[in-house]
Order: sequence, then C-alpha cells, then structure tokens
Amino acid sequence: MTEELSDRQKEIIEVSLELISEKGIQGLTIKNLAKRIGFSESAIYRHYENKTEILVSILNFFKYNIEKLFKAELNTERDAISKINNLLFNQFKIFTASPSLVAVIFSEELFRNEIILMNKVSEIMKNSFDTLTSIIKTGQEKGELRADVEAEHLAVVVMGALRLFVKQWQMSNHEFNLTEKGSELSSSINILITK
Amino acid sequence: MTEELSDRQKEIIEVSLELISEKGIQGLTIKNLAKRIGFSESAIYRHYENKTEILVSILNFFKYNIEKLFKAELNTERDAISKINNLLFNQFKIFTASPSLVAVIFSEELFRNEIILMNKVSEIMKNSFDTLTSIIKTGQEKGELRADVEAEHLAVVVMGALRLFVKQWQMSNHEFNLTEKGSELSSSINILITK
DNA sequence: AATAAGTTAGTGAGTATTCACTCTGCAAAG
DNA sequence: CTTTGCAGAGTGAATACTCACTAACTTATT
Repeated sequence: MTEELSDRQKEIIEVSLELISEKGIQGLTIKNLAKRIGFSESAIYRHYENKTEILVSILNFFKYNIEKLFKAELNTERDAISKINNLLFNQFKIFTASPSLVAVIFSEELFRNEIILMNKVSEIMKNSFDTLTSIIKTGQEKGELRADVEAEHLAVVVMGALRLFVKQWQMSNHEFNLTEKGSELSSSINILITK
Repeated sequence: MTEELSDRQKEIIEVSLELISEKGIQGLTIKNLAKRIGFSESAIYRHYENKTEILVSILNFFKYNIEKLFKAELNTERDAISKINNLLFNQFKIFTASPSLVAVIFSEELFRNEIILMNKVSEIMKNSFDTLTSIIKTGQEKGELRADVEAEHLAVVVMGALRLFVKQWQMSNHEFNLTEKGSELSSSINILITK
C-alpha cells in the first residue's frame, strides 16, 4: 500500500498537487507538469506509465492520509465526542495544509469516465463514512451520543457539514481560517449530537 | 429572467441534460449534442453562441427551480420545521425527477476555468444557503428551533446533509429511493434542530 | 397574382488548438 | 556496454468553433 515512490515520482505528485490547487484538476496536464518540473513531456513517462497512474498515486496518498486519520481515531479509548472532534479538526488541518486535496475530493464528476479513479474515490468516501458511523454507534451504545436518531443519519449530518464547510472555504478563495472557524462548527455539531 | 427560449433551444437544453445524466458533464460535447438531436454540429451555433452559453442556460434553469422553491417556502406562514421539511422534500423530488441536475451541481470543479459558470454556481449556492439561514433564524426567534447553536451552523448542517445524501444516492447509481429515504433523513434532521 | 428581397435553419468542409502518448536517439553512470 | 533519464519531434484523436453556401419560408413591392 505504501507504493515505494522514487524521488522523481514524489516530485511529480507534489507538482501535480500544486497545479491542481492553482488551476483545478483541469490544470493538471502532462504539458504543465513537464514545464513546471523543468523537463520534457516524454520524461514523465519514464516515471509513470500514464496520466491515470499519476492520479491513482495522488488518490492513494489522499486515501492513506484520510484512513490513517480515521482508523487512528477509531481505536483510541476516548469518548465519541472527542473522537469526532479530533476527526474534524485534523481533517480541517489537512485541507488547510494542502488545499489541492480539496480540489481532488470534489473532482468526482471529472473521474466519471475513468473507472479506476471513480472506484478509488467512492472507496475513500465509503470508508470514511463507515468508520464515522461505527464511532457514532459505539458512542450511542455507551450513552455518550443521542440515540433517538440513527447512527447513519448522524454520520450524514456530520460528514455533510464537514464537506459543505470545506467547499464554502474553497469557494471563498480561502478567505477565512478553516481550522479556526472549523473548530467553532465542530462545537456546534457536538451540541447537536450529544445526549 | 425567464430567458424566452425558442423550441430548439429548449430541445438543446433537454438533450444536454440527457447527455449529462448519461455520461456526466464530460459527455456534453457539441458533437454528441448534434448527433443526438439529429443535425450538424454547426447548426447548434444558430441557437447558441457557444458552449458556455448552453451551460449558462442550464444553470439558469437550475437556479430558477431552486430559487422558486426556496423563496416560496420562505414566504409561507408555516413554522420553520415544516418549511425546512418541505424544502428538503421538494429538493429530493426535483433530483429524483431530473438526476442530471445532480451532475450539474457537483461539477463545480469543471467550471473552474470559466468564470461565468463559476459565478453562477456560487450564486446559486449562496442564495440557497442565505435563504435557509434566514428561515432558521426566524424559527429560532419564534422559539421553534433550538437557539443554542448559531443559525449559520445549523444551515451548514442541514444543507451539508442534503448534499451528501444526494451525492451518496448518485454514487450508488440511484440504488435507493431518494425521496423516500430522504424523508427519513429529514425527520432525523428535524429532531436534531428542534428545541 | 407574380416577383423580388430578406430571414431562418440547416449542411459539410475546414480551422486552430489541445490532449495524452510514442519513437528515436543521445549522453552519462555503473 | 547496458541501463537510466532525458530531449525533440511527431502522431492521431478530440475539442470548440468558423466559413461559404443552400433550401425553404415569409414578407413587401409592383
């Protein structure tokens, strides 16, 4: 799963994320990539078989980060509230640190004709959602979270709010501090889902 | 605002929505459009100046529907809960009836290089969000909704849940009944935001 | 009523551009 | 002397869009 990337491959991914954050997924072309790195277009194919492979690599990077975050939180001994709190906080921090990832997760529509990419994206989403649901379920059983609403619905609410908030941040051209304002949103969510 | 579309223009929009729902925004090309309608590519330019104009037309159609829905609900004498309930229900019904609109609202990333389209999309989102926030605010003042969480955060939660749920429906290939399951989600949301 | 003029909606060929990707050859390193 | 990393030139497919032209109507003029 760790993929063992070479230095050049890492550089290609880095520059790809740069380009995506600047001009969106559409800005990620072989030409732009080569120009930015400073070598010819053909050189890229020494390191990646094709463009899809590059995108797969990016999604794997994303998947790895997200899942590490979610799984880690799932297996702690904290209560559900602080698990979810941490989850949201870390998620906001990741996006603040690399805004290009925001463009990536909202590019599903563009991946629609590439089945591999589509599957990767749904996998990531489903995984996060399931982990969150499971955290909530446990929290309900322990009496930490309200149980008058089913866990899956609470998960939709939490994850939906997270995504929309990040989207609003992106559309405002990062006008507000995502981590800071995100903390406030997080507190509000806490109030809503606590017993 | 009604745009006064000719019969042919209406047909072009209809077929565009068809193509989008089948193959995503990427499936909407002048070639595909012309082939489906049954005339030459150049004929399209008799009815629309360029492809962007077609997309603007689609977004206007979407904007019109959404805003009609939100504004109508804002001005009724019902309580906030049933306003939001209706809003969600009608929204789910619209998407069920024309799933292509889902592809459109999640295509923001693709519109990023076309400022006109980008602006149209943010306008639609901002408008809906503001109307929803205003409904919630009124509900809080009247004591119908919980006031221990600020209105904007409640709006993020409601709208975020709506969007994520629709996204999940789309990604499942419309496997479940959006209107039906959406009603259930709506009930859960009610519970969360009621005093 | 007949002709002339103008409009509308179409065709088909062709444009420029962009895209991902390939082929050949070269130079340096092991 | 073979592998690796790269350059340069090129390919074919796809894209949105333009151009000159035409057939079918409609409207105005005599």
